[in-house]
Amino acid sequence: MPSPRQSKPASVIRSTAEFARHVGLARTTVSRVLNGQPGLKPKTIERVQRALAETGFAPNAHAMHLKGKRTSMIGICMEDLATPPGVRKLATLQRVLRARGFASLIEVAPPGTARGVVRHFLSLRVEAVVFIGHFVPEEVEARIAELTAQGTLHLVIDQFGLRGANTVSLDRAAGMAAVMTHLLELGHRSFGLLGQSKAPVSRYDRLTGIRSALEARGLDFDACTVSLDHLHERRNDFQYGWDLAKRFLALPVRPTAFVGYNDEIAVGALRGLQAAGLRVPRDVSLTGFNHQDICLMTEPTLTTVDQNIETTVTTAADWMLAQLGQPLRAKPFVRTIEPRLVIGGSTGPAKP
Amino acid sequence: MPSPRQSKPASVIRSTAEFARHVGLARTTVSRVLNGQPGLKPKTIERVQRALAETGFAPNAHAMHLKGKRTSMIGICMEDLATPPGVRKLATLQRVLRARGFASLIEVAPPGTARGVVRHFLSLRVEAVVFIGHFVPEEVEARIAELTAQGTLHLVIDQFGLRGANTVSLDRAAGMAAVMTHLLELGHRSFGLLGQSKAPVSRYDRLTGIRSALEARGLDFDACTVSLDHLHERRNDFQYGWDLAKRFLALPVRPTAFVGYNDEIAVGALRGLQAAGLRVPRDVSLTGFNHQDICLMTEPTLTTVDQNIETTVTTAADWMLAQLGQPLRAKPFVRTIEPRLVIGGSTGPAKP
DNA sequence: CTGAAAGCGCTTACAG
DNA sequence: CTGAAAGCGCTTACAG
Repeated sequence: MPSPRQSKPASVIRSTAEFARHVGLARTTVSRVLNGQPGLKPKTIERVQRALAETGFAPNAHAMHLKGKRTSMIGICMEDLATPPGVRKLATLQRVLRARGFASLIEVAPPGTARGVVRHFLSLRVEAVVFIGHFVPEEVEARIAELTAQGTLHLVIDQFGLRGANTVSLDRAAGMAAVMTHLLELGHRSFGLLGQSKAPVSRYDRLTGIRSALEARGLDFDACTVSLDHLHERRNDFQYGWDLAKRFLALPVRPTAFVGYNDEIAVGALRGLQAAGLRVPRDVSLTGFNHQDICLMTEPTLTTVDQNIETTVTTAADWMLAQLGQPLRAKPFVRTIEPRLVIGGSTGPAKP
Repeated sequence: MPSPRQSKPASVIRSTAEFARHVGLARTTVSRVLNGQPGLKPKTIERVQRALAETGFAPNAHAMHLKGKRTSMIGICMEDLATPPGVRKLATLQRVLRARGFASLIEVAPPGTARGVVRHFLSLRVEAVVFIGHFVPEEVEARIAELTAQGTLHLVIDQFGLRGANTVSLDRAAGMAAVMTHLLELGHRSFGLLGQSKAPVSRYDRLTGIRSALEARGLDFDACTVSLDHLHERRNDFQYGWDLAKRFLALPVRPTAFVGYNDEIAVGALRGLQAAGLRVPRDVSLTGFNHQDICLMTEPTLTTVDQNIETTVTTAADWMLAQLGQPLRAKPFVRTIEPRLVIGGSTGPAKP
């Protein structure tokens, strides 16, 4: 008759000391096996491995790190988890890091909270901190200064123009220039800009690309474009696009093409235009930006710009992981990624 | 003339010992301030706080945890980061945990990798592990057994029916029953099921709800429903919905209502139906599930079911955080969340 | 292979 | 308030 005691689960092992006692080996030996050091009998290794599997013992990572072992953790500071392109970047980065043996510590930092997030990352001795999204510039710049002062590597994905920041960012100007060139080739000469009104802060901004594409053809920006952004507060992008489209329909002279800041605005505008009886692209053309899934769900499908997220993230990860263990560079690393125009059904020849 | 040395950044402080030396206090005193212990002069506290801000010193969390301080980390194991409802759950959970002082360690676990993920969480001594999404049942059950054996709390969000699992899950049966009742009240008696063919594994599955709503009216499930799921391999849900819709149009007798497994399938079907010249809801009605943003972007908007994600996640977080520090319960905690029918423009009276 | 020992950066009594 | 000391769970020489 088996003793009832034996059927109880083995009491949880919490340290290599207990574990070594359990296997009947010295702590030192166990540690060697765990760290894959040479000069051990195959039998010993197997014995430890089996006991490891049986007991489920997981050595305390905190103690390992205390003894100088790298944490293999990367802090990822997200603007939010609400925008699909941002989430896709996160998902891709997490996957790449995991494949290289790094864990992702993910925090979302609403304005004003980045300081606490970064402090937490620092206290956990992450090997680098990645920022994904668009933050208050002064706030990230201050965080980057702190990280650098502490000797911790950082990288910013997709916010261009931060002082002292290592940056991998989409060349949005090139994306918009491609959109504009496409529309210009279709004969369009008057453009309704949807949600593009913010002054460009860098040469990689959307507006810079719109301007340069027009100027390359000798066209005047102010004469060719109309923006009604000021008439509506920017809310949910979809509704915003819808409202803007309606406003444009009330104008005496209507642009032949509408250039959306992103896909949501474009889809909203599409719905607004169609609800008013306009046919896209026969009556007007329309473009988005980001190449999200929703671009395929509309009728017609949306002409848009793909961010090449895979390239962005692998470029970022490759550089970052190569930097680990090396001293911080004085000169920021800055790389821009080329976008790709995706032509859908929403753009066609300008109506004469 | 200031010495050039002075303008250099202060060398990085890496321990409370160095920091205490820097401030001119004992290590013990610094530790007391850092931990907010009583019996300290206000002046001392201020002195430490200021030096903390100036130097940017962040005490080593690993050492703190080694000394028994809780890690305040929760491991979150995601099925993927590709489905919007899953990401929304993650975002909500992360926000709630953060507000309560917990950090989120997020990992994505494709099939076959959950073991490594959980081991990593265990080695970092997380206080609990949350699974979000749908996993291979045997795999999660094994992980849950391991966690329980190690005395670590777990919680599964949205996968019902796992043995021994603490679970907070949407009552999808109730959601589908609400959809069906809505359609039945509109006079529909024949239903095309889109992507619903998997046998129900629990009484909270969609199919269970469809069946029960029909039976409550004395209608026979097999006589009232048609499924063509077997004709297409399930790929991208959008295209799948489109393909299924096309297949239904080839039938001699067409259902008057289509019930989608999720919003993507429904939107795809909507586009497929409309492309074939059908009007929704005049000719046919159509419903989705999940109440994602895309439901508002179609014409007409989609009737769908809201998951009440906020309720799900706060229920989960509240229970979980209340359990911390208490011994693991033998009896699993199981809670279902009631969904909410959202009536859009895609459902209307059955065509006689 | 074993065992005793030192030390990583903290916290926490304990005696001044 | 200070200072010396022990100990958390590891790793790593070092001497057997």
